[in-house]
Amino acid sequence: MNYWLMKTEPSVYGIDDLARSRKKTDHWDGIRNYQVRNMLRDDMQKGDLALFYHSSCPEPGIVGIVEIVRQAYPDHTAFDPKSKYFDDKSDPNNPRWLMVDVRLKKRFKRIISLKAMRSNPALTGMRILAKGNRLSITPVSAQQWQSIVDMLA
DNA sequence: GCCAACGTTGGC
DNA sequence: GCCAACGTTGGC
Repeated sequence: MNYWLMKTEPSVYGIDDLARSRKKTDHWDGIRNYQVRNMLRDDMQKGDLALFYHSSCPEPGIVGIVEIVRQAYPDHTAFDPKSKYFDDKSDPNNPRWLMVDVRLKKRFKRIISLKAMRSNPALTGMRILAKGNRLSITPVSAQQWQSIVDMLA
């Protein structure tokens, strides 16, 4: 059982969208980075938990918790020429890109802002806080996870 | 809108 | 395989 942090732009797809979807479950498409794909494929398991992070918005930060409810499977948007995630080099017989399904578990009453995270010494070393980090999904240690949960209190 | 940082591409 | 050029990300 692993912990993760998953980034998304709320103007594209935010926690409100997930909350509105059927059974509060949706697929996480559009991953087009090999490092992230490999983590998804090799390390992410059904039952894992992830922090839901809003980026590129007025107040970046963690807004909730999701559970991985389906392991990695082909990202169909790569095969759709009308999708902005279309990739003509992804062969349906040997898909290049993968996605998982997530279910909303908890929606925080207030955001744990990026600012608050930076000012918490227990979170030093979190990948999301590292300079130049560009991965949309990053691993979170059990200790970091607990520190985040503690910040809710 | 700026810009630092990093990934990807493609010529050689 | 190197590396310059380009594209993207994301906080500010």
